Amino acid sequence: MSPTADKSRMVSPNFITEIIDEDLRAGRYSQIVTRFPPEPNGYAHLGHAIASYLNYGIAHDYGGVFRLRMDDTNPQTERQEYADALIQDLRWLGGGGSTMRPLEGWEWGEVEYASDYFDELYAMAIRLVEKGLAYVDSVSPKEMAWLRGTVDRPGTPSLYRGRSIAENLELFQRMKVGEFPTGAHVLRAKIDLASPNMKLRDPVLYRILHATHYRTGNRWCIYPSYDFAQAPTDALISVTHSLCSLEFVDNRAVYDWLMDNLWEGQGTPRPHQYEFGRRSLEYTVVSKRKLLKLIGGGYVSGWDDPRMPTLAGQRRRGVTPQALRTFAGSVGISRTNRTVDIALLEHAIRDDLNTTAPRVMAVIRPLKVVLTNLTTEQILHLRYWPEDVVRESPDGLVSLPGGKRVRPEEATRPVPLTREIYIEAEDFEVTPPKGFKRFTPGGTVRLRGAGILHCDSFSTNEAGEVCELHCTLLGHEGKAAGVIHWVSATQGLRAEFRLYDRLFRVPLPEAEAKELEDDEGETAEDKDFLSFFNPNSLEVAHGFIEPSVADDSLDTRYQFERLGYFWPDLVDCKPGAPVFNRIVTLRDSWAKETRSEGKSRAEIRALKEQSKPGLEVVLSPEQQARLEAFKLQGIGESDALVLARDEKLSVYLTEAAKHGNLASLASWIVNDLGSSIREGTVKVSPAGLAELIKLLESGEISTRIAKDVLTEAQEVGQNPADIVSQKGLRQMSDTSAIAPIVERIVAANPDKVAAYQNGKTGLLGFFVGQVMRETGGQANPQLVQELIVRKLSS
RNA sequence: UGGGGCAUCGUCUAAUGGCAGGACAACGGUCUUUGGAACCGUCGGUCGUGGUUCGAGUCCACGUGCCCCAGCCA
Repeated sequence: MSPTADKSRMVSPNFITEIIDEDLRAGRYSQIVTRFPPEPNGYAHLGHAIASYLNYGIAHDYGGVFRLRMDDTNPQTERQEYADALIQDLRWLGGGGSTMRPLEGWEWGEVEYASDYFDELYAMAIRLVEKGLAYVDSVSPKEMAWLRGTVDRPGTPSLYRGRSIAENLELFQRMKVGEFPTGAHVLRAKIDLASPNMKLRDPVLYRILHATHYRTGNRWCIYPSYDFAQAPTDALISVTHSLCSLEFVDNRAVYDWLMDNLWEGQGTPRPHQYEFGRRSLEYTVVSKRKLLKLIGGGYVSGWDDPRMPTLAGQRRRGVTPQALRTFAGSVGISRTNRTVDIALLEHAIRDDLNTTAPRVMAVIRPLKVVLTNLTTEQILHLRYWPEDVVRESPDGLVSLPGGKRVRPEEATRPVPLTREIYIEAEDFEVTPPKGFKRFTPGGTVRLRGAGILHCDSFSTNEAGEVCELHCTLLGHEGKAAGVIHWVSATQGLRAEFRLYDRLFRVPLPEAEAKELEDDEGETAEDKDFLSFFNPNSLEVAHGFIEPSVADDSLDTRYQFERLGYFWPDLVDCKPGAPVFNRIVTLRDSWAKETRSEGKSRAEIRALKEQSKPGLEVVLSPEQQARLEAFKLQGIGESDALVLARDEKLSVYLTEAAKHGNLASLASWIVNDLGSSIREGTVKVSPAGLAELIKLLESGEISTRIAKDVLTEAQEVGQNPADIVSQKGLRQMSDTSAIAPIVERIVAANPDKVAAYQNGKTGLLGFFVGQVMRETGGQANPQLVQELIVRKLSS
């Protein structure tokens, strides 16, 4: 990814590792602990893979600890079966699978379960009640929703919000022992019903649920909510950096509130929540509801259908864990939700398989060829690996189908060459298109490993389709434009091939479904993402494969030459009736057409960007008057407008102007102190600012110095002018001092000088920057620039 | 509609006021007993408009667009 990326790191530097670096530097934590908290209510998919990779990778990169925790606080939807599958899938993802790479297996201690901490959680809830920070509410769900208000109407307290601590304690205890039916009461945090953040309007901490939990059975009938499960369990298992996706940003306020009120004075540092953007993949969907629809509607065969974005599906298809890890690492991490190009996944898969999958031959759509001059059957010994893979092998060895590493000359298999063989039907064209490099009537082509083939004649069936070729096999010598693969018709094995393609016909099925709703007033039920299902996502073909594979271990991934990467379908493969799944095709640079019919993201964006004209800012009469006054005093239009609209800013300016020139102070107030003045966090006094600007105007310091000093003053709360004198900051303005530095920098970078003189004027910034750095920011930048320009153009 | 988050090549991601870089894709070439792989090259981007600055993707203002929040789901 980034050029500075360290190969031993799993995760490229990102905004979260920056925070960790700073935390470590400040000594806030001695060891990094991350966790991945899936809910056992469905199967792991690519989204889980990316998130768990991130969490595991960060712990790995910092020598920390990674914990897998089942987030099992909802007995109604969670099952042991899902928990087991999740654990199995994640172990597989972290392991070597059947690849031959060194293992990089993910390790975690015991799998954690939120349900193992129900006692601790309950005790913490009691503490909150005792502190008067939580209460039992007894309104119906409907009423609670009503009382919570809406985004633009504050909530109102329920009748029960004022219950005494004793009463709350008693009721909560009775909730726990099962005196009330499901839904009769809830425990809520007492935070702020008027908060503009809806999550802070007294979130529910516990609810009554008479249901059997797959781990705790009937021991509990009250269960913690998401918010109450996260922060406390994170803290209990010593998590330091709790990563989650962006939709939980608002919940961070609850997380922090809980930590403030539950974890102070604990002696151990508290965890913090950070959010990252989700990654989705083109041509697929991952939401549980939608995957269920695909299964329920018979579009796919189940959770492990090889077209599914589930780890179970990808595993059955033959995708390696290594490929998925490479993919997760290359996708990266940011604070924006993104949809990743499916080519990135396919590239990761091919890249892994290219060096791990031995080559054999199979024919998917057979066309019979009679080699009229072949009198005796032959056994050819063909190599499993092409020269380039052999050459680039780190240990000089290559793999046999079982995985055993041998010298390249030993990596061969016997391939029978018989009088009748099959070739791929599409490798023969009676009327070849322009650029066709394969087989044609009267043409020649190379039969992989067998020699040059000449086509003498062909016959057709009643439908006019080519059904048989009569050919002469020439020697190995000679040239042919193309090379085609083949299988003995008499000794090849019959096999079924399952050719998978993208699940949907369009890259963004959900976005397109939404478009339909908007445009045609159709609801999601009428015509949703399913209408974009790709009916050709599975094509079953029956053909032949060379007999050598019969002896190979069942979990061997092959490259079928010129066709793609395949491996047996472990579920449907039967002795004598092999079934192969196509993992991914080979890249085809002779692409016939682009198959994508959907709109690109850019197109969708463009459609929506029929921008409305921006509204003119409306000013009140007072603001208008102030604006005019400011303009008259020499403040630029843009700054004047900002000042006129903001009371706090104009008050600050008026005050500062008592000590200095109003017009020159204005832009500093707007551009450099604006947000801190508005927030009320400004630490630089108006007089202090004025004093600093005087130094600037006298030429004693440069704008650059003034900005740096102002930033520092704002950080530490010191008077700017004092910083200037303390540090002895002074603008360097004499040519005799700067010129030698310029000379040196220019002399040290002849290549950049040449590039600059060739028109890359952006490099001026580079040179100025170098000089500024050398002088500790004290050189007069105008002068520096002037000297450089003069120097470089001479 | 109140609050919050976000915006860099077609896609993903770097650049922490100083050279807009990388990967994937696409395109072209070299090589090739896989129209594969490898290698070389080309194309292509800071959402918009103003402002501050010697210098803005980065700071300020105003717009635009997308996403999240009104479950006793997570």
